[in-house]
Amino acid sequence: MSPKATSRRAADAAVLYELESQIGFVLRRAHQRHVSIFADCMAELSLTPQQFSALVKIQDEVAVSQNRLGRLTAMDPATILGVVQRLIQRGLVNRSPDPVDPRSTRLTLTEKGQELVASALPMAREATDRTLAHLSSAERKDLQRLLSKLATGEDE
Amino acid sequence: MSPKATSRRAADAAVLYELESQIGFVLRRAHQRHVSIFADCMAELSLTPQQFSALVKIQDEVAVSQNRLGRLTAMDPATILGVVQRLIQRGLVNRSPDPVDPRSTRLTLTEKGQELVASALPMAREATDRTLAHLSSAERKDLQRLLSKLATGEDE
DNA sequence: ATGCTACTGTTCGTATACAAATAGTACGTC
DNA sequence: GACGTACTATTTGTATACGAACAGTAGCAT
Repeated sequence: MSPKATSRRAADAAVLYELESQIGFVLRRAHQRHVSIFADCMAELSLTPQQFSALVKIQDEVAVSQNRLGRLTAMDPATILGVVQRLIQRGLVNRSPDPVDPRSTRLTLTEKGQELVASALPMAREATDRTLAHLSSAERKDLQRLLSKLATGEDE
Repeated sequence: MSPKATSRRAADAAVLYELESQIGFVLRRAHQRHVSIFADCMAELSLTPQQFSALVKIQDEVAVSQNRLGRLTAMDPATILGVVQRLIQRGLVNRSPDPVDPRSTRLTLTEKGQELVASALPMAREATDRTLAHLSSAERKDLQRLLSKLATGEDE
């Protein structure tokens, strides 16, 4: 049986469209695999990539509003809301009213949150390493650059 | 203010961890942007990338079981279930019992489904094009190759 | 025939992701 | 000082994504 026979069939009439080579499909699968690896590396602490991102950014900023945290971590207001709620519920994040703007909330890390971020950092690095395991140093730089261009929609 | 002053702050004690340069973060943002573009291109037909993928694969295979469709489109059984249910509800997909294996279901495209795939194809191509707009032909090939390696976790 | 293993689809619970709409408040202009 | 615009967080609804557990059945070994 020729490869042609297996790859065509009923699609003969239609224009050829190979799902596996579409950028969206490969992007989704690559992301899925990374999330799976991340969950594996972070199993002990049970943090999702989004939760970890939020914790890291709160640490960087010391104190942030919820919406700003969402912008820093690429999550819309409705999404970051849920993420933050779960972090507060686990006692990792503290929420207090903003002293100047009553609309805004002030998010900070609890002591437990700071400790957890510290112990999570090496695990996050391991997730990155395992995701990129089969890529050379040059390939990693290329991928980083190309994905950044894709993500921003700009030229660099 | 030096760039150092803005990039450190309270993270002084901790090891430096730049979220924006982590592969998982960039991967997520790139995927988000593509999904957004796809939704934009497909607004008229209101198909998600996953729904479109499923339709294309059913067309390729003429008839598939639900779980196999999930494997072809990189969705686990619980996820593909919901996707297929919505496609059936919209009258795009037909479900019939498998003649040989009573556990299995036979999914096929309805006439409406076939027509919709045909008109959706150019829109999906446009989504791909717009996502990759800022990349040269060589860069697109590189990205495709690198993402494929990431997705499979293998060397090519 | 019996039994073991693997696979079918399904359900439940949790966690993103985002559009759309909401109430409340800041901030600028006039 | 009123006012429109923009921003704060929140709610609702829909759609993935997936671990875990489930009943039912196929297929194979004995």
